[in-house]
Amino acid sequence: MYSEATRAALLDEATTLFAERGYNATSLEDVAAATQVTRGAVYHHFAGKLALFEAVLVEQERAAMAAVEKAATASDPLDAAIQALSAFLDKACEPVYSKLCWQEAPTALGHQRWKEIEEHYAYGVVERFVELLMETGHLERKAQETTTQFFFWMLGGAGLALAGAADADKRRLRDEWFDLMTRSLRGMRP
Amino acid sequence: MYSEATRAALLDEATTLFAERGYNATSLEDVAAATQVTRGAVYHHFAGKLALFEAVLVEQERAAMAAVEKAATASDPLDAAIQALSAFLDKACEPVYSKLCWQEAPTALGHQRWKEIEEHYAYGVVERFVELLMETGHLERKAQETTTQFFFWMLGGAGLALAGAADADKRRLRDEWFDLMTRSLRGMRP
DNA sequence: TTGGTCACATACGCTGTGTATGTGGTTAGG
DNA sequence: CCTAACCACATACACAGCGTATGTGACCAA
Repeated sequence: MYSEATRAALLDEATTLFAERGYNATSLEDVAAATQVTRGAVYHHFAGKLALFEAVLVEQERAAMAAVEKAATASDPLDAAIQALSAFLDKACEPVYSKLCWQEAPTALGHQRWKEIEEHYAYGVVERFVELLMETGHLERKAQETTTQFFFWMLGGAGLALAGAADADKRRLRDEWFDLMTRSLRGMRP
Repeated sequence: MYSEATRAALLDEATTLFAERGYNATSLEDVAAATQVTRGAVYHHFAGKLALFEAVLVEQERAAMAAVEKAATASDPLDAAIQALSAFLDKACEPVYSKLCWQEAPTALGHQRWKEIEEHYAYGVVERFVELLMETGHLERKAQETTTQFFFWMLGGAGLALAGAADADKRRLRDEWFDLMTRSLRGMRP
């Protein structure tokens, strides 16, 4: 069964190329060549360039959110949220993840489709935490949707900032973002 | 002197089309046809598709930031910042501005070039306000760069949220974002 | 009146996507 | 064990859209 291996190899090479050169600057020919197959193989496994990118993206999101959920072990919702935040910032320090999910994804898919996918992953996770924090009185119970968008978007800003930063700065920037977000959270207590 | 008029008409039609259909879905043929000229005219006035979009974008940014600066009349830095914020949110309620500057621009130009342009406009304005607020003790004086990015990004989130919202919800969402941002600012006092 | 320039139009080549069809190897059925 | 079907991929072609090179009429300028 060569099929699965080829598909996995295509996904892998596509992940690297999309992250390195960006979506537009990467042709399916490039991906095929890197995998040592032809474009025919790509179209056999994926409906098109967009579908290939979506597959790459979904895998990144899935892995990242799994890491986040795994980290949030505390029983206190606020502690759990902070653990999750911390885990996310760690993830965001990996340039491939940040670049693909926060830079390339909106570019490639258009904002509409991008947000649809996010609903199932990052955005959905933020949504659950915000809800929990409101229920337990750590956040004022109002404008829930907007509050979720607010924090979701902050995470994206942090992700992008970390994605673009030099390795030497990452630790410091990570901590600065962490501090800003927790402070901002504090400003929103009832 | 037809030249200036043609250029202005091209810019105008391009603004509409890029905002309505997005950058990728708008061909230069579309823009030329809408202006009732040929693609030749487009290439006479602009170096290419990207240059045309940049011209459209810069005009939007210029107008928006002019409106923001004009609104910030208070002598107290915090009051002025809040006036500026309020003016920005008003601007963001205009779908053409929000869509072009916050959705299409990163898509079209790539993140790198987009941020370069923003430095001169929105980001630059936020930077000055943050600096002022830190100098006058309204914001804790640390992580200035990250704090700027934080607020800049927050404004982007608000812009996008408002860009995508139904007209009926805009007023409410505008106020919710305003509230969240001022609260978040409060959490960052020394 | 003629040479030059400006403001476009026309024509062509190239890249990249998607699709339709071809092909070798493997497997299932008689 | 032979053949027919199918799977996994390759090849070939059509077409859109960008950019560029060249053509053209109008309008001066000497």
